[in-house]
Amino acid sequence: MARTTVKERAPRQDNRRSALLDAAATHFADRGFHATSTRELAAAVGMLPGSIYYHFPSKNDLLVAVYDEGVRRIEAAVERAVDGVDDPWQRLEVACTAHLEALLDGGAYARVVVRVQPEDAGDAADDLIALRDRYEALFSGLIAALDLPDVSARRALRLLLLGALNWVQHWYRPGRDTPRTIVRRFMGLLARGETA
Amino acid sequence: MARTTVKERAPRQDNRRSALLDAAATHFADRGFHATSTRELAAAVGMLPGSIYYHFPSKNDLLVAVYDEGVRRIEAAVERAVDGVDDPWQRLEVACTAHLEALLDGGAYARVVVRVQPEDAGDAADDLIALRDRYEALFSGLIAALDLPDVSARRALRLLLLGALNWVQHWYRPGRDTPRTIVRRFMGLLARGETA
DNA sequence: TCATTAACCAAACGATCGCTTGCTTTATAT
DNA sequence: ATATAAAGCAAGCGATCGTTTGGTTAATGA
Repeated sequence: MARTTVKERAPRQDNRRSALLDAAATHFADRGFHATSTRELAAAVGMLPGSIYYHFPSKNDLLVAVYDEGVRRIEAAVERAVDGVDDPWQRLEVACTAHLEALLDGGAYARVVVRVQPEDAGDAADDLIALRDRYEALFSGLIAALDLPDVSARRALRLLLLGALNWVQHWYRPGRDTPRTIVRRFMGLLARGETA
Repeated sequence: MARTTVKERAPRQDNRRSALLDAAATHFADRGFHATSTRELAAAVGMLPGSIYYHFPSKNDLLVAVYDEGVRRIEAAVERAVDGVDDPWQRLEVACTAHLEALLDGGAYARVVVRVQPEDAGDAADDLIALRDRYEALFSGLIAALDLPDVSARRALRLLLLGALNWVQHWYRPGRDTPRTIVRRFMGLLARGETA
């Protein structure tokens, strides 16, 4: 029964892994994964290109780390928003607002989740798909609580809403409509279950 | 009054410009603009990389040509679909179906319009934006015919629908729901004007 | 204090990128 | 039949790509 774990020291205070992650998030979100070079990222945090590989084994893995953090933040924002709200339609509306706020006013991490397509990650594409599915399951739960006629209506509502919300970043301009009013307008267009 | 036009010969029959355009459309649609190299395109049509530049001055211009053709095809499909239909909501529904069919079952040209972001084109980004706006204006016209309460409701409906439709390609699987039924389900979720 | 090691730097590797230049083939109009 | 130009080919340009390798520095735990 020999101990296989080696004694490891804690990360240092001047560790710039998180700064690198931030730079990757903003660049991937603003210009796309393939349009961002590792040298740009290194320059953004003031390190040399090769130094990235001390923190991440590849550019793909860096993307996965950013994507993971992005999903985590959206999930957290949505869960925090619905907490304490009872009415199912109200829960859905505040969830949509939180989703949209994370996408628009939130950091770059959330934007990466919507902008970067899983296949861009190459080998790690499945990881991104799994993360995205995990979040959409959270959304499915909120819709399952609604009294909709059948399962296909629930599915359609989920895809309609998520699609419309995720597309907002293509036309959103800060300072005009807020995420809150956008969601109110979208939800106002919906027939809330009283249709056949 | 000298004739400034030079006598030009017609294109040859073995011209492979259209084949090159097709290859660019499928590659840009399936793998993205930056993930596609000019060598891949050349290999797909059986020509050498440098030969591309006989037909197009740059990779960016090639994208603009594909994008332009994509917008043209979607516009044509939508205009053909609404032709002869009178009821405004019916016109909108068949337009959405045509839009979705062009995106999913249609060629790769239409998919490029939704997948590739204008900023990917570099200098020619404004060209792509102008093309996209032109199409959305067509859609705005269809929605203007509806009796919606105000201008913000019209705008919200346009953005909701186009967003949801354009997002479909992220989850669509051929052989399951058809574009027609997807649109019916989406439209079935909407309150058709009778709300405040 | 001092050995350890986290966190880089410095320099380059081969591969691939978009693109250019000069030459060749061949369909076409006359 | 022949001149002309369309539509490439052949070869390589300089730049940039993601990544590796070996050495350096300084924060940290004992």
